[in-house]
Amino acid sequence: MEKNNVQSSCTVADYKCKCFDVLKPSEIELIKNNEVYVTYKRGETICKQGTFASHIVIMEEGLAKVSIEDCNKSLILKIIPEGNMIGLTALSQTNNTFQYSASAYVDSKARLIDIKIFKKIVKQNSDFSFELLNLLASNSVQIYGRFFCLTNKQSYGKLADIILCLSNRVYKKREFELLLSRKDLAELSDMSTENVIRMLKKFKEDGLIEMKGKQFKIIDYKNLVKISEIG
Amino acid sequence: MEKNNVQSSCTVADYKCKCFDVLKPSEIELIKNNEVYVTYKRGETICKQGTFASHIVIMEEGLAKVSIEDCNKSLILKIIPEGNMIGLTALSQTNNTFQYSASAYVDSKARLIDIKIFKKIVKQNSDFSFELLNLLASNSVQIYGRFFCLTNKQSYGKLADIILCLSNRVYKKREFELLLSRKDLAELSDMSTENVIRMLKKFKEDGLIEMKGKQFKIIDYKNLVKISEIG
DNA sequence: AACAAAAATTGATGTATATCATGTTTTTTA
DNA sequence: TAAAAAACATGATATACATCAATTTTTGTT
Repeated sequence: MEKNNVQSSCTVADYKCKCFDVLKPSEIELIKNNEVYVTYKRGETICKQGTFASHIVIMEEGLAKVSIEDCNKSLILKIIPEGNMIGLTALSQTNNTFQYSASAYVDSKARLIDIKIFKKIVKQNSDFSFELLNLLASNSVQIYGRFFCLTNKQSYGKLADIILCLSNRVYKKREFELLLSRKDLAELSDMSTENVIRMLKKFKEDGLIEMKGKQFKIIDYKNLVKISEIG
Repeated sequence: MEKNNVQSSCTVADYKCKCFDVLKPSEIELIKNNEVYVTYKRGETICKQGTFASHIVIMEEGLAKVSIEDCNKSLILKIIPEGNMIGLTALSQTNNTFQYSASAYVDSKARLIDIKIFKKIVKQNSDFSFELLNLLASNSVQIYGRFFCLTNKQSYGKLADIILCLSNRVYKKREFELLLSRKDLAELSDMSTENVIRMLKKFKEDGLIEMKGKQFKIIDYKNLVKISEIG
């Protein structure tokens, strides 16, 4: 029997949006006149939940995290790599505020497009809105997967997920310099920092990974995948 | 200070989609020729995760639940009341399969529209696709809220959420006949059936609710809301 | 280089909640 | 209407993790 659908708590968007390819020259021009480029330092806020969404954000360089907050608690929804967008949910007429916060994981650069112009083009260009529809659908599915994992898997599996995600999607290598702190990993896998440390130690003892300072290496990829799947 | 954003694990869609209002007569005609109406008994599968998505489902009567599965585990994503759609994520070109399963909570009736026709109209009518974009965005935000609650709140708060949700969104009364079993409630609030029973007992002892058989009554609405908020 | 601040680590303790076991009540079915 | 099955209920037990406290290491700053 074939595997039905393997879920992962990884949410680095993998969908390449082709929406800008379908724009007419006049629309490209219109956007050009209504956009700005901004740089962000690691940790800086890109958008803040609850504030008015005056623009759509497109990550040009770097990496951002998107999270929702309530009182002192927070939850990372997804990680935004280069080429992906933040703030599409604010397109909804009923909600002109950001539904989540975003901040830079590393020094980053973003392109901000005026939301009114963006909306205007969405309304007039059905190819454009179709592409966005696809993007939003693909995003949703990915977050469903993360949702499933964080509520069903236990620490060992959740952390394996994140390690694999970083290796496959972000660094695209089996060996890499891990720029994220233990606290970042904890936030990503929705567990305590202490627990992350204990689990990493266990992974190391079990010969799944190697760590020297910030240098990170996946030794037993297959078993890591297995752990991620079992949970 | 104002409350920023109160999250709820409730996911009965509250967004009324006006997408069918923006169709041209010819498009309405086209859909009419490519749709069927189907009835489902309580518990029956409406769509199955992993199978080819040949249609978009619109709930005409009744109530459905949408969940994702992996091995023996499952997670309810949202509840679909009358007038809402299932299967929009299958619009994505890269994914022609259902990303989740749906089944009827009560005897229900649905309208099935051929996905090719649906897609065709999305591509040609930007008002239509804009409305769908809004719908998908609104759906996402709602699921984010549920995601947040199920990962952050504890049993007491999660169950309060579901009770309030049922009262406000489904039955639209403070007193109602609860058609869902304890097991259903457990699934909805992502906890064990035994725990639901214990928590309901506690709610009753604390004078928050009253229960006689299937008859359910919210006594102390304010405090229930408070519990839901605190977690 | 010296210091402060932050991050990483380790062990001990506490707790929310799942799981198991068993019994009772309600519903369904034959 | 009796029998079977499902739902409901409750107490006992187990456990995965969070939380707390204390120590060491790394990083950043003057």
